[in-house]
Amino acid sequence: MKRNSRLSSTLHILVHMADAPDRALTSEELAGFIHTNPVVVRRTIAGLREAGIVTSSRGHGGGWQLGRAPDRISLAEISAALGETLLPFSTEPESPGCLVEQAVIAVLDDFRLEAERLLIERLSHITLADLTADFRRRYDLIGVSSHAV
Amino acid sequence: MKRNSRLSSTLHILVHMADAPDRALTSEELAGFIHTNPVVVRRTIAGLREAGIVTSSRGHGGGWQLGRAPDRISLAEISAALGETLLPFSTEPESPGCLVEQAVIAVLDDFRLEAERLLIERLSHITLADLTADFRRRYDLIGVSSHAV
DNA sequence: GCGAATCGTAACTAACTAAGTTACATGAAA
DNA sequence: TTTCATGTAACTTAGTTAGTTACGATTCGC
Repeated sequence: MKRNSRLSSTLHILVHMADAPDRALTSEELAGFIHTNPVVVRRTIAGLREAGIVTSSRGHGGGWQLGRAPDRISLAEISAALGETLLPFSTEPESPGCLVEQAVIAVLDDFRLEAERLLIERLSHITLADLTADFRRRYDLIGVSSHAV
Repeated sequence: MKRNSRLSSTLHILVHMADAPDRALTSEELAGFIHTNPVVVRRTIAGLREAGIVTSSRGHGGGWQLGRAPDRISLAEISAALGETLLPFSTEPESPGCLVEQAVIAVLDDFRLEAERLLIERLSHITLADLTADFRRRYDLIGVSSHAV
């Protein structure tokens, strides 16, 4: 798994889970989809379990499943559950007392607040169901074109 | 300079430059403002010079000055000149041929395109002059309150 | 109950990124 | 010509995150 691809990798995993709703997928299987290690998968999606997006079960036949229907899981929730900010630029004071820095931070924090609101708003309108629908469309297209050849 | 604070540090530097329009500030001085090394400063704002946001002169009495009036320098330009994306999540394919991944990437890239457009639009309405105005307001407030004590 | 399968998690290692540093060539001014 | 400054390459250091190993806890099938 490359750097900064946790959101993309997690969505990849979740769509595979949505595509096999009748059984639990193991960390091993999920890791295969994104070419990484089962432990990395467990670590990455641990936060999704706490958010109710997925459930996990131990022991023989255990693994991971979606916690609710794909059309009730938004990318905004997934992103939040991953615990990463969309806008990672820092506004930590490094020169406390410098009025120039205070002005800069004030403006940047305002911008960040407004920007995050906008981004989350947009992500909340995209659901896992939209992703699976897009996947199935591609799948059907390939199927048709294979038949045509 | 902390990690992920290049935008904030650069703005800090630029406001100081706007506040001393009559003379060139050396990398050494600028480095002092953000508690780092002169070479780091030169490296960081090299891109701003190419964008015409600042000018640099060598030799005795040399240093850095704004390339044009603060009210004609927007945060959007500065951010772009720094060469960092505001939304650093990756959408590089890691499993070419996987239709699930293709669907995920397509949706994320759409989102990124729209999001970046929005962010840049907003940043283009904030200028260096706004930052210096905010700074001066704070400066005057402190002055008043010092007098009051 | 026993053994196999699976998650949960801690601890460690490896790889990567970005800042910090040193060094020196280039250029401009006194 | 000396001094002060940028430009830039090369290297070092620090911090972050993925990857790995190990092992305990839990669950199912037999």
